Amino acid sequence: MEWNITPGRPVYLQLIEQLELAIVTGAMPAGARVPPVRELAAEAGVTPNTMQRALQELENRGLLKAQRTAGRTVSAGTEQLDTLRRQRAEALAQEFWKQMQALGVSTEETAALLRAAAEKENV
Amino acid sequence: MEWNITPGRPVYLQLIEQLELAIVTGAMPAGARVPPVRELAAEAGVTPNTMQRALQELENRGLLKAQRTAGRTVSAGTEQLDTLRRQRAEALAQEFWKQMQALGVSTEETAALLRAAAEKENV
DNA sequence: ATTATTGTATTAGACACTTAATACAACAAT
DNA sequence: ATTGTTGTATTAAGTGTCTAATACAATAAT
Repeated sequence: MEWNITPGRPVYLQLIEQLELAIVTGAMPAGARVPPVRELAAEAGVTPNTMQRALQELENRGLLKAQRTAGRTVSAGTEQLDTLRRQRAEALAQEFWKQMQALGVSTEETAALLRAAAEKENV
Repeated sequence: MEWNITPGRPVYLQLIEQLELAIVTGAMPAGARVPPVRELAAEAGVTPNTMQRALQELENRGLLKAQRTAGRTVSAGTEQLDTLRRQRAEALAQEFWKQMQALGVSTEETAALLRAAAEKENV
């Protein structure tokens, strides 16, 4: 798994986001075993403590399940993950729209900017 | 000016964002005088120190200009503000598109979600 | 010239985040 | 039964953010 930790925001929050993304997109499918805390921490370049904090938060949200020496697994079902993915997409769209409104960008221009962003991706 | 400071992210960064938004959208037009640090701080419910930090950062970016007892003014020109507004909109679109891609949401569905967000705004 | 306003700087303390280093607890594997 | 793996907890220290209180510096207004 690839990690992208940037300064300026709490690391454990970034870990949570990226882990959740990996889960809802199927990179870590339902039922799959999650690598050990120490391994994930080494990968991400953080302390086991910090990674532990992120994992526990995801466990609180019902996405992961720790079983002592048997390691962690993705406890959420496929349906639940799909719902989460949808919710996340809706929230992103909502937020994006809100910000464009705040900037005073029209509906048409917003659409145009999105098309431009899509084109730009083809690099 | 209305402030919306939420915990979890550095306050001075939120101040910078909201001040910059007010500037590029014309709420604080080019050449306008900016209220004193102490006043802005009281409005936003933060310490003058924190507000000062945000204002100085905006000064570093060339948006504001401090003139001792004459107070601060918006030093950026209208054209510059327009450019900034455009850049910000483009960056937002780019980022939104990137995140939808990461979530595996199709182009059509992205458009649909955006329409839904636009409708929802009519409350 | 004096005064009030405004920007700026300094010091101290509280708090959250993060690292580092260990140690402990549970249990699968052998 | 022993061993190794894994999750969990603890303590200490460093760093950045934020508040609080205060003082200083420059200058517009009078």
